[in-house]
Amino acid sequence: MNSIDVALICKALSDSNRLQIIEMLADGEKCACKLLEKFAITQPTLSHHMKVLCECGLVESRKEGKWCHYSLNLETLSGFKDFINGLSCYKGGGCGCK
Amino acid sequence: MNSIDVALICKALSDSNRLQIIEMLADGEKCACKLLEKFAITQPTLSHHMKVLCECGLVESRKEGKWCHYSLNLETLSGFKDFINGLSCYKGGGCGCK
DNA sequence: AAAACACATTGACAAGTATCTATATGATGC
DNA sequence: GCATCATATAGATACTTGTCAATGTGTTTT
Repeated sequence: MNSIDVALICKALSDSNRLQIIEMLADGEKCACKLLEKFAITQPTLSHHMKVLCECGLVESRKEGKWCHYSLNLETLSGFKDFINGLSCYKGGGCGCK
Repeated sequence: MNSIDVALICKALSDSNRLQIIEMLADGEKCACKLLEKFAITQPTLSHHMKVLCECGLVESRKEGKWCHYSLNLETLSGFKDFINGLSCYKGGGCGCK
């Protein structure tokens, strides 16, 4: 996973509603109506947020009749975790400026 | 670290320039002039980005004469990693919708 | 003291975004 | 077929943001 993908995922997670949605999905697949219950937003706004989350690859949707079930894309999430964890904490170095 | 802090950090990382700055700082402390060399942005724009990164707690600045040295705040980074890694990948559950 | 340097702040602007209301789409049930 | 339900799309609006040119601030050097 490259920087551009990671930046896109971070942008998706930069909204507090979307971050909470991800936390709920981490607990298992949820349908849109269940998600909507938990937030003080309208249905079109939730639909917009889900689109953002799907487009960055973090969430997958599964249609079943009228209902739409959302779940985390484990592969993308894993790649994202690897990138973040790969940010080492090297304390030495310095820039060479006087 | 709570959701609001995490969303703020994600917002800071949602810009591709800022994400690359973080990657550079992961390699060790850098001064502003060294960072500026690597990007096709003006000095005020870099200064703006550094302010965003500092305000979310991910980066610390250290003034030394004319120069300003930036480095990762290991504590914040660690807390952020913990949150992201804590997003479990539970596959069961479901929402109870038909 | 004056000039040069490193960085921050201000103000402006174009582009993006979160949200809403209204409407469309597509599936289910009568 | 028609009404109903779940979700998506369209259009509008207020707000945020990334960027730059211009300027300010504090430090070093001459």
